[in-house]
Amino acid sequence: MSSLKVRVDQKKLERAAYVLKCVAHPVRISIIDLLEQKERLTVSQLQEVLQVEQSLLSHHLTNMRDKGVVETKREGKNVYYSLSDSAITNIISCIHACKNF
Amino acid sequence: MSSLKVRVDQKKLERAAYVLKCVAHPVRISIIDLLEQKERLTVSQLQEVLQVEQSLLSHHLTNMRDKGVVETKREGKNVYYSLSDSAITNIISCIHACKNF
DNA sequence: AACGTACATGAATATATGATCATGTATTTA
DNA sequence: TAAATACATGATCATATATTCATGTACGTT
Repeated sequence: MSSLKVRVDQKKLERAAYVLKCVAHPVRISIIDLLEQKERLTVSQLQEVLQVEQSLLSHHLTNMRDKGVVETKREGKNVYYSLSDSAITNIISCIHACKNF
Repeated sequence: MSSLKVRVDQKKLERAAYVLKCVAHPVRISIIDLLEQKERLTVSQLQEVLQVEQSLLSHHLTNMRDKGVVETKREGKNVYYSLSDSAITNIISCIHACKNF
């Protein structure tokens, strides 16, 4: 038999699945899309555009932060969110490119 | 306020989340990775490499098929699986590229 | 026609995730 | 210092997903 093997090691696989799972949600994709357009945004700004409940948005953001997708910085009353790794945004490009979507 | 908007329409967002959710699993990422290397593979071949229970693999494959990620073709006793959209494979490239993974 | 191989399906269960509500904390402003 | 603004957290509940086990179906072979 040919030497067919999974080219991604187990740890990387799990990490990838973990992060992708976090990307795989309409609201969170939207957040990524917005943060691609504007480097940093406050929760209020995101909320205004996305029109979702404050606590729900906060849960999503905490989730994304825990998984290393976004980073935060408090400035006064506001907390600014930004993408922590630009490669994540490539996934959005994939979404645009993939004709199945 | 600036005209910040989500650039992906709702339908596409949901479709994207739906498909990404399907990608976001170690076994399924592995399947995609294998099908990138070999255009078509039978369930048995996948099973041999992946070392997962037959029915579990079958459930995963059915899942992926339902979501349009893979396609199938029966040939005698065997069912061949292949990727239905090469853009999906870009996601794997992203995984490789993303230093966070 | 009976058997083996290859794969699919359905039920059951455990666990994860998403959404909502109520409440808590940090910071600025009156 | 009391109130307002901006955001986070925890509990709860509904739903989705992952896994296993038992069984079913399709095709080929004897």
